Amino acid sequence: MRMVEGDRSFSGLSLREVTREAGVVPTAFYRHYATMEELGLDLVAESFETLRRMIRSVRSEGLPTDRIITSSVELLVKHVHAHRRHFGFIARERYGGYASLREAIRREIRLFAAELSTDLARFPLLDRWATEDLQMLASLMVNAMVSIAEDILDAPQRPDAEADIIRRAEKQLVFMTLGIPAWRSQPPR
Amino acid sequence: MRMVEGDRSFSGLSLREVTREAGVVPTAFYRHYATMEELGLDLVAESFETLRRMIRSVRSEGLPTDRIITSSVELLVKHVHAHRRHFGFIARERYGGYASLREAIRREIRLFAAELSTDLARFPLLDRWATEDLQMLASLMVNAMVSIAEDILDAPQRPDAEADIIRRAEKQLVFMTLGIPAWRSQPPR
DNA sequence: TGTACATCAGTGAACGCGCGTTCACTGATGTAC
DNA sequence: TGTACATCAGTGAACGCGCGTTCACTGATGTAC
Repeated sequence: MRMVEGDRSFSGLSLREVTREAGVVPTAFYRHYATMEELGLDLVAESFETLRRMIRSVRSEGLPTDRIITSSVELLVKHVHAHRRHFGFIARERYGGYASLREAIRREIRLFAAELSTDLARFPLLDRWATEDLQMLASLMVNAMVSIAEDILDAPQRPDAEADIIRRAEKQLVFMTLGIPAWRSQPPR
Repeated sequence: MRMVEGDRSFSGLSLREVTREAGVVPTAFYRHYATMEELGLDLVAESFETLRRMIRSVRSEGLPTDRIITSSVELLVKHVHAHRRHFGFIARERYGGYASLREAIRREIRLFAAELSTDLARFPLLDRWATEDLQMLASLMVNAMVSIAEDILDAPQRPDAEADIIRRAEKQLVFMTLGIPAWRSQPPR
């Protein structure tokens, strides 16, 4: 008994399946990668590249402050749908499969949190926060976004299930902003 | 090229590896399970059973309110270390491998969130929150706990890396509680 | 414009291996009378 | 206390299959002169 299509993790994928899918003989694989692991690392880079491109465009456009949360969530959901295969791949390999892929993914996610924390530093109230606290908040938000993406991916494709996820996600992000004025951060010295 | 020991996901594990590890002939497997998937579901149940037992004991003891966060995090970390294999298995199968396992894991996690939200309802300030909002908060906290567990699992085994994770986790949970008084929840009708 | 050569993606046969699963079996332990 | 039988975990040989990787190869495209 072997697993069915959508369920497959990358590390359960064989070199021969890849080449078969590509309409090419198995040995042709070696013209491009020495191992499947190399292919995987390439896919990680590619997946995050598209994501990064989206975020960069959002950042340069500049969302209206009062709609930041809803707009961001909406964008993320749209992006997850547009790049289902990439997001699914990332979700599956985040804790499974090859150690090198896991590390690459963690590194990328940490990078997002770092970028977000410099973005956050520009907001009033947050501009006096200690770096460590900004990172804490950023990683909280990134975690929330990651888990939204994963929920969207795994949700049955019915629109109402998805609407629930989105509503909960927005609530969670709004809720987080409420803690901000109450937080006593050590100002940076 | 095949993956090394710790990296293996359950779905990449062969029936023959399992029986070899068990010191038994491959065909003996069928005396216990019809498929590897069945074994996996059994492992999911077993893993959550130990976790549930821990949580139940915490709940009956009753932590001192002012130390709830630090004590809970400490307990979780201790538990993750004590049951590394179980937690690793859960983390890896949460989004990889068999659909049935993923569903079973999601169900268990959702159950935790539901239980937590009834616990939360007993706190002052939260006792007037709408159910949906309690669920929002509970799932935020469960998510945080899940990601702490995953970080601990994946962290290099140096104690200072772990201390960082713990400190960040505690900050995040404290931060969440700060949003509570500011949240305007629809009271249940 | 024509020729010689390098590059490089893809081919196809072959290999040894671990896999899941079948089948008929063994032999220890428990149960009925 | 002894005998007959059922249960059931584990055995061992055998199967056909897909796998990763090797090797020598082909043939199209680009480059130098």
